[in-house]
Amino acid sequence: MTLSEEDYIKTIYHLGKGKNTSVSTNAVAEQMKTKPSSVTDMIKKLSEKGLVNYKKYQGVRLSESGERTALSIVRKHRLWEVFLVDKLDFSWDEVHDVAEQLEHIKSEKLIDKLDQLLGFPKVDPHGDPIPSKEGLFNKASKHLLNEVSLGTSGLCIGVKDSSAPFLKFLDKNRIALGDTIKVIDKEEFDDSLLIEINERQFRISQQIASNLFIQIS
Amino acid sequence: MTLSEEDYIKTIYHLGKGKNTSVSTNAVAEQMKTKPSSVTDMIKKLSEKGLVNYKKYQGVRLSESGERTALSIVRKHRLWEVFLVDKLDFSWDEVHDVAEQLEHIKSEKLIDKLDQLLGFPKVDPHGDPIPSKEGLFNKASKHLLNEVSLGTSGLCIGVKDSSAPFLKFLDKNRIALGDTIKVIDKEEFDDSLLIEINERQFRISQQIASNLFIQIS
DNA sequence: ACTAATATTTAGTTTTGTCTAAAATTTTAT
DNA sequence: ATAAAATTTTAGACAAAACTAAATATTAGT
Repeated sequence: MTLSEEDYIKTIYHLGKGKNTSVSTNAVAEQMKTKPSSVTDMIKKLSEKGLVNYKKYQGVRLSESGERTALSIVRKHRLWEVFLVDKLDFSWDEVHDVAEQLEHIKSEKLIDKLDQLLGFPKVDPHGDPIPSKEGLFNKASKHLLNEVSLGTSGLCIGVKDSSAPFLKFLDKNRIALGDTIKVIDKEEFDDSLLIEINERQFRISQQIASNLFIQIS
Repeated sequence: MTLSEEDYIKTIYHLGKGKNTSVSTNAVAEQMKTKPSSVTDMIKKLSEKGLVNYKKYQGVRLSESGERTALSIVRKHRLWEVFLVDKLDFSWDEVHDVAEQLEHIKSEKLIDKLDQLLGFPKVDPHGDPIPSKEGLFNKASKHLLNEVSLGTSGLCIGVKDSSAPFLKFLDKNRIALGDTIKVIDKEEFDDSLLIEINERQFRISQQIASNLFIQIS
């Protein structure tokens, strides 16, 4: 597998994940900041190698073996992210670019030993689950705060909107990464939430809640 | 810098190191398992970028800036080797191929933090010195046992000949990596050495001595 | 159902790094 | 000193992965 092939496989995986439809050429091109014609070329190649299923004008979908490949790349990416944060004191928002490079290193032993060094983590610093060697997830543990049920509590592990105004809001309201957040009440009328953080209870709008990720333990 | 350019720079560095002559096209080609014509092509490119000095038919030599580049790659390679051995329990002879990949990762912060995690090591697992961020070495501390002066003692850190018979010999004579070796006496007649390891003294031939590396502290 | 808009593919180039074969230069041996 | 051998460079071609422009297929709007 070349570097470029791996990047395509990963992109197709992320775009197709969850949904049960195939991924469009244009979507891949946009995501990878390349041209649709380049995508078509590469998809043909991946198709010949049996990594994707492809019919002209119908989009692509990962094959069994493509899926395995994708999961192995995701596993490497996320383990490296944990390494960067836990061992090298990177902050959770600095890790992506470096992990993007490290995920292409080829050595099974390296990944196994890294996994061990890190204590076999189940999620990465953004709360996304780390696939096992065999390609299995602990069921997804990362949720938007507005989507969890009443009474749920979990660790605040990330934001969807990382714009300055939103981060400033969080700061002002003393909501930080790593805090434990509990959903005390939901208001039907405006979908606002009553939450508890560090013994403090207060209300946040649906808009805020829909931009906060929590990891349910 | 592309991956390939980095590989050429590193090869030219290693072939030219020590000697004060320029490196031949053929030598680079052989080392890199490629053809001389490919080497010529790449050298031209590196020359245009100012990384090497090159005159047709006269071989190459790293420029000031090429040397800096090479040292930065060597630094990364050797730091990663220390990481693999110290943190991931690789053995000293398993690290090379993986480090060869890791040395191309681009992130200054990553290398600085890695250096810190490892406690700012001065030598890699083979006893080769690690250049500082500024490209300076602690003067070479790796020597062949037959080349050190009487009374010198140091850590056994590697072998030149790693063939099975030689390793078996070391095993039989209870010489292992990490042992402290002291040169007690030199015999003029056959250049054999009287050495001391763990309170034991015995004599080894010049041939054995010239295949053992020690690191002088 | 038909046309307009959008999405996708094809055909033909480009760039990077490699190769082979042939030409040019340098070195070695007599 | 000169011919033979070895080394190095040039010229031309190729594969991978990208691009542009043109052609083709699909989808959407009326």
